[in-house]
Amino acid sequence: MAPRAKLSDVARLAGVSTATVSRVLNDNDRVAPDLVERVMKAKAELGYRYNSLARGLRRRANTVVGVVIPDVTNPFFTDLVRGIEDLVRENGYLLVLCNTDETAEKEAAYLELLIDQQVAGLVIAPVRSAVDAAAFDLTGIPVVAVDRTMSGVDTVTLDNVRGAIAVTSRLLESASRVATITGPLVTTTGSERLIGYRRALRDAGLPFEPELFVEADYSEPGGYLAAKRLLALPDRPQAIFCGNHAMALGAMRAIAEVLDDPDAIALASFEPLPWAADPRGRIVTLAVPSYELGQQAARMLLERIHGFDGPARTVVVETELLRSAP
Amino acid sequence: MAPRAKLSDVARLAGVSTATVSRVLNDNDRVAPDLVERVMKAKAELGYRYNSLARGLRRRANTVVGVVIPDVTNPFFTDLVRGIEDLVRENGYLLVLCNTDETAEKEAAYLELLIDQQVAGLVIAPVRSAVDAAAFDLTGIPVVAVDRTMSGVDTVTLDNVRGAIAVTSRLLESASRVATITGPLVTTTGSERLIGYRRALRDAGLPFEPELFVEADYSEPGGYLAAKRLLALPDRPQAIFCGNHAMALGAMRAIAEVLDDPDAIALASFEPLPWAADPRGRIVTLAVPSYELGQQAARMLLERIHGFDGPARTVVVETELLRSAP
DNA sequence: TTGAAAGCGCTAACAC
DNA sequence: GTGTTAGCGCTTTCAA
Repeated sequence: MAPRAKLSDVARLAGVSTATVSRVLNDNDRVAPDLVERVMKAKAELGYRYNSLARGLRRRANTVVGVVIPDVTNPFFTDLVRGIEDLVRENGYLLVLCNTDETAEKEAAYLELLIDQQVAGLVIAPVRSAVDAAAFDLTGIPVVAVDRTMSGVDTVTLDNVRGAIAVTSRLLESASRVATITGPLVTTTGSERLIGYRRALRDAGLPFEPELFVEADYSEPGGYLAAKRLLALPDRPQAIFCGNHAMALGAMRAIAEVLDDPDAIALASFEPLPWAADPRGRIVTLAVPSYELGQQAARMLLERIHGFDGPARTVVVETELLRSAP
Repeated sequence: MAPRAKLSDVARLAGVSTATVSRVLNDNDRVAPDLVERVMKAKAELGYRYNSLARGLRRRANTVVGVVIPDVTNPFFTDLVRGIEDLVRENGYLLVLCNTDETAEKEAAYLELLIDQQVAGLVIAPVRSAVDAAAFDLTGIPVVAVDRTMSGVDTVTLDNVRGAIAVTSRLLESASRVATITGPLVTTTGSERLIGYRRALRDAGLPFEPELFVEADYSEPGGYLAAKRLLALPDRPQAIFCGNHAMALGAMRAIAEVLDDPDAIALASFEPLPWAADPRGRIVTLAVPSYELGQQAARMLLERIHGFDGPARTVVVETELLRSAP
C-alpha cells in the first residue's frame, strides 16, 4: 500500500516550495498562474489529500462540529440534525453526533470528548437548561443552544408557551377536564409547555388541578406510565396534552389498554405523529419546523466560528396548529 | 480567556520533562510513583486536557470513527448506530455520523471527508453493494460493512434470504397472491430479500409473477407509490411483503386510501413497526437485532483498528418471526 | 511573488 | 526510570 502523499511530495514534483503549495491550496491569489497549474497537476497526479490533523494543529482549529442531543430516535431531533448537517456540510464541516439519552452524565462525558477533539463549534440541546456554559467559554468554543435554552450562548427555540396554549385551547373546546404529561421540568421545553397549558386553563376560566399534571421524561414508556396514572384517577381526564411525540405514543398505548373505546379520551401532542399512528387525523398536534430550527442554529454557529463576536442572540420560531379534533 | 494549558506547562509545574508527563498520561507503568503523583497534581491544577490533534498527528491516528448510513430516521439504523456508539465510546472513540440519503453522490462526498479527517475506522451500510472498497484499502483505513455487503472487507449482515422466506411463507398460509415491494436491487438487502420471496413462492409451488414485484427505494413515499401500483392491478394481490419499515408504512397509507376495508389485504414488513402503527398486531414482521448488529460491527472494527490483519470476515445474524397474522 | 525556516502540541527513539 | 531531541504534516512569519 503506497503511503499517502504529503504536501512536500507535491512540492517536490511541482518543483516549488511547500509554502507555495500551501498557498495554492488555500488562497490562490498571490501565486503566479503557471505555478498554480503545476501544483494542481502534481496534486492530481499524486492524489494528494491534505492531512486535517496537521492542518488543524497548525491552524488551531478542527473542521468538525459537534451536535449533542438527548434522543436520536426522536424524529424531531433527527430532522433538526439534518437541518444542521446540510448547512454545515456545505461549509466543509463534518458533524459529530452525540446522544445523551437525556442523562446529565452522558452529556458531560460527551462534552469533554468534544472539547478534547477541539471541535470548531457545538450545537446542543441540553439535558438541563442550567447546564454550565462556562465550561465552553473557558475553552473558547462557539456554542449554540437549540430547542432548549442555555444561558450566555446563542439560542434557537420554539415558542413553547404559545404552542402549548394553542393545543390546550383546542382541547378545551370539547373537554373541560384536560390533563397534561410534560417532559422534565429542568428543560425549558418541559416547563414552558406547562406554563402554556396553565395559561390556557386560566384563559378558559378553569383552575389548575395538580392531579391532572404528570412530569415524565419524553420517552414512550414514560408517557405510558404517566397516562396510566391519569387513567387510574377517580375522576378521569377527558383529554391529555402530551409534551412530545414519544409520550403521546405511550399514552396512546395506555389508553388502548385501559379503555374499551380509545376515542373516549382526546389526545394531543406538541410534536407531530407519524401518519400510521393516527390515520384518521384525530390527534391535535403542532407543526414544528425542526429542519429550519436546525438550519438556523447552524447558521448562527457558522457565524460564530467565522469570528462573529457580538452578544448572545436569541431566535424564537413559531409553531402552527396542525390537525384538529373532529 | 486563559489559553489552554499544554503538556509543557504541566511538565514545568511538576518539575519533570514533557516525556515523563506523556508517559504518565499514557502508560503509567514505567514512572516512579512520586513523579506520577506530582504530574497528576499539576495536571489537575492547570486543568490540562490533551490536544487530540497534536496527539493524532504524532500517532498517525485519530480517535474518531465514521459511520455512514443511508437513513438516520429509520429506527433500524438508529438502533444500529446506538450499538456501534456504545461500544466504540467505551473504547474512547468518538462517532461521526453521516447520512447518505440513499444517494451515491452524498456517500462519495462523505467518504472523502472522512478520509481527509483520517478517521481511525469506518462502518458503512453502502448505497450500492458494488461500492469501491479499493478507495479505502488505498488509504489503509479499517472498514466494516454492515447490513449490506461490500467486497473485501469485514461484513455483518442479516440472514435476508431466510428472513424473507419466513415472512413470505407466513403470508402464503392465508393468501395465494402475495406481492412484494423491495428496496433498491443494487443493495444486498434488496436483492436477497427478493430471492427469499421467490424461494418461498417456489417452495409453495407457486409461480413468480413479475407484476407482483415492485422495486422501490426504502422510503415511505416510495412504498406508498409502489403499493398504489399494486392496488391498481386488475387482479389485486391479497397480501404485500414490504422490504422495510418505511415502505410498509407507505403501503399502509395507500391501502387505507384505496380500500374500504384495510384488513382485506394482509401486510408484512421485514423490519418491526412501531406499536401505534399496528396496535392490533396484525402485521407480520421480523425481529431484527439491529443493536446487536451494530455492536458486532463495532467489535470487528475495533479489532482491525487495534491491528488485527487477517482476511475479511463475514458474520450473518439470524432474524426471528415476530408477530403472526390472525 | 516565492522560499527558508520556525513552530503548532505531542510522542517515541535514543541516550543517560 | 528519566530527560533530550527529533520529528508527525502543515501554515505562516520573515527575508529575499
